[in-house]
Amino acid sequence: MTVHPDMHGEVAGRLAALEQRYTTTRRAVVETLSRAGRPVTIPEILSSTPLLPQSSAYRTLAVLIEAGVARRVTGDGDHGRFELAEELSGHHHHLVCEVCGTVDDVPPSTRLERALDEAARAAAEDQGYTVTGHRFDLVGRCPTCR
Amino acid sequence: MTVHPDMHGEVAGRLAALEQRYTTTRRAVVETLSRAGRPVTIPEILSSTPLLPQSSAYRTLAVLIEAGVARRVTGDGDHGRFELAEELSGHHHHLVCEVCGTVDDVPPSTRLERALDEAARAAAEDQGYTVTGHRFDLVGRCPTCR
DNA sequence: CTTGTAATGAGAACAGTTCTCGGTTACGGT
DNA sequence: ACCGTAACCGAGAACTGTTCTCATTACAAG
Repeated sequence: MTVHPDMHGEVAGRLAALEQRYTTTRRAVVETLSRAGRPVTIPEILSSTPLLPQSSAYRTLAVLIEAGVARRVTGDGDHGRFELAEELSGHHHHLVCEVCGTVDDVPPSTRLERALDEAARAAAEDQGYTVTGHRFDLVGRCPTCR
Repeated sequence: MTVHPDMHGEVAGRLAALEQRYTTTRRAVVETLSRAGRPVTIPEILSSTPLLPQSSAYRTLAVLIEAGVARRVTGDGDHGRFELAEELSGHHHHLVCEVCGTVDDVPPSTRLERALDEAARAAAEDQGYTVTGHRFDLVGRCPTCR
């Protein structure tokens, strides 16, 4: 799932730009996000990162988000979900299971992207918005819940 | 914003199917959702529906969602947002302001819908999902926040 | 090694949402 | 119209995901 050739170096740089260190804890969280390859919740991060206190997980993610390393994904369930920024993981969309709430990544197609961009421009101009990005989620049932 | 010819009748029917009544309070909330024409938060619902207690607003929305009359929209801000089900309001997408969090409705184009459906099918089948719908949100800045 | 500053961990605090419960209202049968 | 039953409502307590506080620890620079 690693798209960026030197992920940790890039992360370190972005943190350094804010005068923040790339510590063991932060590296572990980035490692977890990278390995997951899909948006994960705090409980998931905690269970796959031993000895990580909950408060540190939240704080670390806040720092990573501020540094542009991670971002929060709006999900349906009780917990928020987090993933690496697209500069690190590559642009993609999400498959959301409407039963269990799990979210998987799915690569975009150029044809789809073109249609999305076009729609964005047209729709936005009508209502005076400046469009900076988009979210496209497919909703359905995952193999397990089907 | 009313797409369905007999909205209140339809709502009453869906509630009746669950042996629930279409009371004044519920009618008022449906009226508010319909008039808003965009996903609204609980505070917004309360301020445009005088004498509605907060607890009733939450409970009413839970009932309406269970009856398939309303649905919860995943937003970025602190508060959840609610809108009428698409069977009542028509299929549409959202313009999300990344500054103030406001969400506006935007009508879909047939060209875009076709591209989305096609992409949905292809992408989902790869991962064993059954796709039942999609969400397409445009993120940007509204006229006020720009 | 010393020192200053950032980072950490545990728990308190906070906010949105849900639940509880007594009282009220509305529908269905007689 | 009356009554009984069940749904509904309002106020506030309770719950839960997230954020904040602060004393302590670890790190980088000199």
